[in-house]
Amino acid sequence: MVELKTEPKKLSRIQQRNRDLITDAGLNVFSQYGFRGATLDQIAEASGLSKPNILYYFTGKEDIYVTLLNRILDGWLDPLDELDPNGDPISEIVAYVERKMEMSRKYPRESRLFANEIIQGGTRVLDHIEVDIKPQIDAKIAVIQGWIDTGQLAQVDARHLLTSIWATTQHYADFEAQTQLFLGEGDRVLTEGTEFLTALFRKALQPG
Amino acid sequence: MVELKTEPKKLSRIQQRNRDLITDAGLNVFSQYGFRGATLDQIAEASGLSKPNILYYFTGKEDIYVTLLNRILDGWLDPLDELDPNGDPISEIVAYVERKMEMSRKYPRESRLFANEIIQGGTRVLDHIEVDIKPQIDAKIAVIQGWIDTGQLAQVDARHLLTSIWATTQHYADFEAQTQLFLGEGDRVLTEGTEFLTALFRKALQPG
DNA sequence: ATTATCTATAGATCTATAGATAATGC
DNA sequence: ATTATCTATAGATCTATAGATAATGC
Repeated sequence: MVELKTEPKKLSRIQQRNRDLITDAGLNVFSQYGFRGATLDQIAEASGLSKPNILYYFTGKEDIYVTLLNRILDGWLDPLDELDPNGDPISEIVAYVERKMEMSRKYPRESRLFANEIIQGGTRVLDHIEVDIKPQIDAKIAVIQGWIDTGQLAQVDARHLLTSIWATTQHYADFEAQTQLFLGEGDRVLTEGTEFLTALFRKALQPG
Repeated sequence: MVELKTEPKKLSRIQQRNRDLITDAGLNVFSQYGFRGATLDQIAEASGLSKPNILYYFTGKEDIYVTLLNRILDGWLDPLDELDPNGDPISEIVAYVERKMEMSRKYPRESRLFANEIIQGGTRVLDHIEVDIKPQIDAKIAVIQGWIDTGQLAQVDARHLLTSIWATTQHYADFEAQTQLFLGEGDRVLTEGTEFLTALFRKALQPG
């Protein structure tokens, strides 16, 4: 009975707390300035820990960033996972839009960090996405394509459909500074946006 | 006969050429790294000019950035300006979507620089947008609202409609690294995307 | 004993300027 | 004469490390 995997190190309470302080501060700083524009000074300031102390918990700036990215990518799939191949196609897609909007409401910093990373070329995530995430997305696209082929959804391009759902839902988190100016502030905007988008896709996807 | 405005300085050919080299290099660098993450070294390298020489033409990093931002913001309204209140509502909106997609195809760097700026808070543009751009956009929203009120378009929220058009069309430029992975490469993606989006909005906006 | 934190600082990178030199336009 | 460019460098900021000290868990 050989234990092949390395034991996941148990973290003490103080270790866990400080790592949390650092990643939370990193989330604030990286989501606003991107990897290149963020500094350890800002993260130290935001976390309340000293710079050397931060480097006691993480090997460097990139370590914090990659830790955050991986955590965010894992959460990216969750709303899509729930897409039920046996459900009603239009209801399933509308429910997915609602879950994505809920993500924008709950996790705007995560969405912005990811957006920053992709806009800036995505070199640190594309491999991970291609290997671990794309296959699962492709499987879901096949499900949607099946619905289209059997006439349960309008004849649309399934990949561009998914792209447009990502674009519209994440926009409310990523471009908040802009939506605030044109749409106003607060949760109301997200609620209105959800209503608008669900009606839009519901109508556009009606077959026939 | 007093000349109140300051004469717009005529630039010599070499001045014009070097300013162009610098702003083009700045467009490459700022669109990839954002203001904070970009450096004069990178702009110098990309432009082929020395760092001190760049500071002979611009007062500093921010001067280059703001010059670019203002130029980009001016071009942002052009596609919306052409929206004709007397045209067929659905055709007008579809044609606007097509013009915005054309912008994403022709000017992806400009789109990404702007996206970077907004994601990072937009502090350098929000005032300009609010004062000079929002009024014109509000006027166009009134036009769209008129079409909705007279039953020529489906009962949708005009502001969220415009937001969703921005989100979807700009996404193809801003998130190119991601679309490349899921949709493939090249102009074909933009052509398919335009077909998808025009069909989507055409159907969703059909009244009744 | 081990874990956590601090002071001090090395070495690299960044924005910007000073001041000298070269190129260009009358 | 004026415009354009270069060398050299100041002064700030950045990532990261070394080595000492303080706090904590058995």
